[in-house]
Amino acid sequence: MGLKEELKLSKDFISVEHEALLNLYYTSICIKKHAVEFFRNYELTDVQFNLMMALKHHGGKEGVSQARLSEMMMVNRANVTGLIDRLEKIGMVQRTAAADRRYNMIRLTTKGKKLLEKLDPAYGKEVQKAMSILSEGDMKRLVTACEKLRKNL
Amino acid sequence: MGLKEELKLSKDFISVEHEALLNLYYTSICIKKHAVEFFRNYELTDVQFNLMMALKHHGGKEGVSQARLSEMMMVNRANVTGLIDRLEKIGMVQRTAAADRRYNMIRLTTKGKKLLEKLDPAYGKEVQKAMSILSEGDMKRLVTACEKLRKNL
DNA sequence: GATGTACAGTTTACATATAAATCAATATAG
DNA sequence: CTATATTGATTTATATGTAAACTGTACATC
Repeated sequence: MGLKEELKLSKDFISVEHEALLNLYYTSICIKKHAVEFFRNYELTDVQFNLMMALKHHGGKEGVSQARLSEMMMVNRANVTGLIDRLEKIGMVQRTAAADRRYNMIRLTTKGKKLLEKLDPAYGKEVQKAMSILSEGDMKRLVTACEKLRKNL
Repeated sequence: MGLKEELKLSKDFISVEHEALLNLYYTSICIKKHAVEFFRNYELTDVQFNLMMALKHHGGKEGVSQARLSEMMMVNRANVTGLIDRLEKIGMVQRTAAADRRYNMIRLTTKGKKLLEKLDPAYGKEVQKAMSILSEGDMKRLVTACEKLRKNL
């Protein structure tokens, strides 16, 4: 079903450009909703999971500073504070003071690592399920188009 | 630049599927940021503009109910309340009681219509500028891919 | 005509996003 | 070495998103 019907739009799109833009935008909203739903089963939000994954793939022993996390996740610095607060409260991550005392180094706790271990396979399977409707060529063209767009903004 | 570098990811993506998914997701974040920036010049948010556009293309004389607006914009009913509150406060839309008094009919004010008149050409041009990096074929394939994905979720 | 059900909208509580102001620690210029 | 600038983190104010509970209205059915 085209976006026009889904959004109950009565007028035609202004242009192919506009149609493509809105499709991209609303598709990512759908994906986000789906992700929120998926992670609810594990009592996490999608954003919290993303942050934990960033820690897993980056953290090493020392952890990652909040500023770097905010870069990695395209999230505002101010927002990382609250995000870490909530994750700390449920015992998934911990703050540690660094040598430079301006920094907080953030690390996964054992509990956080265990949850990721459990989540990883299910997450991978869910991504496969969602995307498998596209051929490998489709996906590669999609990636290329997205990269072009980001460069152009 | 690939997403891997942009997000400073040290590990490879798990799969093409995952790479495509993340590209879609982060590209839409970039687009949203760009839109927020664009509309700031007119002292509107992107969401407020979307709502006003929905009214323009749908409103007619009677206006549109909040429930229908929430469908059109893929926004929660609860959220439309505050959105309309803020737009009403700055004089862009007005609430009118409908025959069925459960409904609020929402309409653009003259001020709102005038702003849209002014905004429309600039908006169209901005969309062109953002998307013109893609060929028409690229865009059509992008739309098809997005439609497939939404159907599959 | 009374009553139960459905529906529109609001309110509340919370998570996430922004910008801007502030604080504390470090780096650098003079 | 001190004054200033920069940087990481937090706080505050505001906008947007969710779910869930609640209010009020309309309608269907008995």
